[in-house]
Amino acid sequence: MARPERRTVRDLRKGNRAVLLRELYFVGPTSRHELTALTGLSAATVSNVTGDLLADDVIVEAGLVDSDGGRPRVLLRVNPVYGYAIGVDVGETHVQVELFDLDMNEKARAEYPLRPDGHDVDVVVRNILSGIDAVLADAGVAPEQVLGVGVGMPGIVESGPDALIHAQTFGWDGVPLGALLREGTSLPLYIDNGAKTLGQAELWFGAGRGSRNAVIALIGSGVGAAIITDGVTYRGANSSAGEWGHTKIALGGRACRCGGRGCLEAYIGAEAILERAGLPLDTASEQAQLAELVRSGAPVVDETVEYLGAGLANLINLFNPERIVVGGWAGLTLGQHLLTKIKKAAAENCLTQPFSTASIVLGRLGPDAVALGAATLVIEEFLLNNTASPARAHATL
Amino acid sequence: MARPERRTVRDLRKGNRAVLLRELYFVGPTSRHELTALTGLSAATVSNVTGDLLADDVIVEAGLVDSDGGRPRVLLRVNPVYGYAIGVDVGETHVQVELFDLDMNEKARAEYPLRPDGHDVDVVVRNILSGIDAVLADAGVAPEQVLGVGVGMPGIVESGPDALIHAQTFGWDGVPLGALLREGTSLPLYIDNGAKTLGQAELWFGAGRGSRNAVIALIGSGVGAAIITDGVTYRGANSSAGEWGHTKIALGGRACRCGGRGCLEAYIGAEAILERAGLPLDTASEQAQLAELVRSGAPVVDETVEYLGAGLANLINLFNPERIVVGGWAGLTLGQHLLTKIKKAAAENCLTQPFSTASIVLGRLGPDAVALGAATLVIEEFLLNNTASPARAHATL
DNA sequence: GTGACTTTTTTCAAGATATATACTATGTGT
DNA sequence: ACACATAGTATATATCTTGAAAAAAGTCAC
Repeated sequence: MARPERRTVRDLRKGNRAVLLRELYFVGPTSRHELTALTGLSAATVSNVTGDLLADDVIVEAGLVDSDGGRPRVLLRVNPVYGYAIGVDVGETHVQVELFDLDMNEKARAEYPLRPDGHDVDVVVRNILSGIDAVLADAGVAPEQVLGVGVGMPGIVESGPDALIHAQTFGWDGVPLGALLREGTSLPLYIDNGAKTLGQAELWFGAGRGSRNAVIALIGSGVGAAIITDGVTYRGANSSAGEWGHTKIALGGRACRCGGRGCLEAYIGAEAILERAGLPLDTASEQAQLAELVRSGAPVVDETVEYLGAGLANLINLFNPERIVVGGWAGLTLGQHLLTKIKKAAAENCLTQPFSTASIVLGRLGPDAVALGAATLVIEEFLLNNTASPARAHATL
Repeated sequence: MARPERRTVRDLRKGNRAVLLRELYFVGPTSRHELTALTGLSAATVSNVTGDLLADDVIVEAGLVDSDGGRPRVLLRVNPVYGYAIGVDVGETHVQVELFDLDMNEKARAEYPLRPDGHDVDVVVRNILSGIDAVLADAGVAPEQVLGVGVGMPGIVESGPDALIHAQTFGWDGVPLGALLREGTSLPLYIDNGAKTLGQAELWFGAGRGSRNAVIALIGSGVGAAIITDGVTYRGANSSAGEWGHTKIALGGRACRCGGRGCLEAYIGAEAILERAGLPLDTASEQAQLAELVRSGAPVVDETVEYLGAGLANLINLFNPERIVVGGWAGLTLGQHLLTKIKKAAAENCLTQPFSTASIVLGRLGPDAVALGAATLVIEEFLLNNTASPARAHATL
C-alpha cells in the first residue's frame, strides 16, 4: 500500500512551496488569485509562500493583467535566471553538454565526437567535465548558479551514489560514473538512462505533455521505453525498468545482438530492419537508408510495422497507458509515413478495451532531446526540494 | 513529476495517524517507544496520536514487555474487532463471500455455485448481496461494524463510482456493478479485478511480503498479472493494467480465445496446455489432468516451461521487479515441480542485469485468496483514511 | 476630480500541530 | 530504602494554515 509520509509542521511549508512552484513552472505566468484556485490553498497561504519565493528570488513578478474594474492581478513566474541546469547526452557517437536556464532555453552547448572505439571511461569522463567547464565559460555562468548536472547514459544505470553503469555497447560493466565525475566537479549529479531522460523530455515538453500514464517508446539502433506511472518515470528495483527491446515477441525467432532470439529489437531496431532488408550495414548513412526503405514500401517495412504494432500492443495491454509516444530517430522515420498502419497493427494485437483509451502519437522532440531530458532531472529535484541553500543564499547577497 | 500534496496542518495529523496505524498493522504488537524509531516521529507525538487511536478503539493495549531495569513497555496493536471487512470472489464457477476481522481471520463464509451459463447480472448481484447478509448473520456482526466490501471480479473493472465491468467470459460489457450493488447495500464498496486482489493478498500476506516492486503472475485458465510499483498495485489509466495473458509472445502463432494469435495465454493458459497436449477438454477435472501431464513430463510441458520462462523474462525486462511470484492454480501446479526449469528458461530469455536482481518464487496463498485480497482493499482504505466516522462514533457509544 | 464599487492582495488573530524539555511512572538491583 | 534505568506524558514553544478584516489598486459614473 502507499506508504504515508510527512511528519513535522515544517514539511507542510516545504510541500506547499513545492506545490506552488510546480504550478508556476508548468502553467506559466499566473496570479496569486489563480493559484488559490489551482492549488486549493487559501489566499493567505499563497500570499505568504509566494512572498518567501519572491524574497528568495526563485520567482519574479511578470507584469499586470487588467481586470474589469478591480485591482489588477500581478502575474508571477519562475525566475528563469535563478539558476541553471546542465544536461549531458552521452551517446555512441558523441558527448553533448548543454546549459539551460530554468525556462529551458539553451544558453550554451559543447560537443565532443567519440570514435566508435572511443568509449574509454577516461575519455567520456574527461569530455563531460570539459563540457561543463566550456558551457559555463561560454555563457558566463558561475558554478554556484548551477543547480545540478543531469547525465543521460546508454545501458543500465544503477541508482545510488556511485551510479554504476552497465553499457554493453560501451563495454562498460559496473563503471562508477557518479564517483568518477564527483572527483572533477562538486555540482550535484543526476545520472539516468538516456532513453528515460528523453522520455521525460517528451513527457514535460513534448508529445507526452499532460498525461499521467504514458509510455514513450524509443526506437533507434536500440529499442527501449520510458514508462510513466502516475506522472513519474518508473525505474523499478534497480533503475533498469523499460527494457522493451529485449522482450520476446517471436520466441525462438531471429537472433538479436544481445545474444537472445526473438527479441523485439531484432525486428524493429534500425539496424535489424536494414539487415532484414538485405542492405549493407553502413553506420554513417543509416538514417538515409531507412528513410529510403520506408519510402520504397518494401515488404520488410510492412513486416516491421506488424512487429512494431504488436510490440506497442504489448505495452498497452500491460500498462494501460492513456498515451503512447513513438520516438527515437527510427521510430520517427517509421511513424512519419506509417502511423496509421502502425495503429492498425497495434489494434489487431491488443485487447479492445485498453486500446480504445490509448492514443498513439509521434514524438515531437527528436532524438537530440536526451540532454534536455537529462536537465529535467535537475529541474525535477529543484521543483520538489528547493529551499534557498546556504551556498545560494550567500551567492545572492 | 511527482505531484506534491498535503495542505493544512490537519492533514499532518491524519497522515501521522496513518503512518502509525500502518506500522502497527504490518509490524504487529509494538511499544510506543519502538514506534518512535520505526516512524521517525517524536515520542511526544507517538504518545499523543496513539492516545487518539486508543480513545477511538482503533488500537488496544496488548500486554507488557519487561525491559532490564526500567519501566516495562506497553505493547500496542490494532484492535482486531474494531471493525470487519468483507471480501467477495466472483469466479467462473462460484461466488464466494467471506467475512474477516482486522487480523484477517475468517469469521464466516458463504458460497454460491454458478452454472457455466449462470452469469446473469441479476444472479451474481443477488448472490453477493445474500452472501453479505449471510456472513453477517452467521458471525453475529452488525452492518455498522463493517468497514466495507471488497469484490474481486474477472475481466476489466473500470474504476469510478459505477465500477463498469467488462468480462468476456461472463458476457458482460459495461455492467455497472457498483451501482447495482449499491441498490442493495449501503456498505462502502471496493471493486477490482480478481487477479489484482489476489496479487495484493500475496503482496500483503504471501510470497510478495516486503517487496516494493513485484509482479504477481497468475496462471489459471486465464493468464494475468498484478503489478506492484513502489508498494502499490498499479492500475493504469483505466484499471486494466496487467493484461499479461494477451501480450504476444509468438507473433502470428497459436490462436487464442481472445481472437488474436500468438498470445502468451494460448501457450501457458491451463486449457491451452491441455489442448496442445491433445487432451479432451473437461472443465471438471482440468486440475487433475494438468497435474498428471506435468508428472508425465510430456514434451508439451517443456515447451510450456519455455514459453512461461520467456513470459516472465518479459515482465522482468519491462518492470525490473525485485520479486516475481508465480501463482494461480495452474501456475502453482507447474511451479511445484518445474520451478528450477522455469527459472532457467527465464534467465535464458532475459537481460542478465535485471534478472540477477529478481527472485522468482512460488505463490503461497492458493487461488482461493481472491476474497482475502478483495478484503485487503477495504483494509487499505482503513489504514490510509481511518478517522472515527459519525456512524461508528455512534456505534461505539 | 471624486466617491462608490470591484477585485486582488496582505495583515492579523485564532486554531491546530510536532517537538524539545522537563517531569512522572514503573520497574530492577543493591 | 534508595539509586538507577527505561517508558511514557505534560507543558511551553515555534510553525503552520486559514478565515475574516483591512488595505491596495484599479474602474466607472457623475
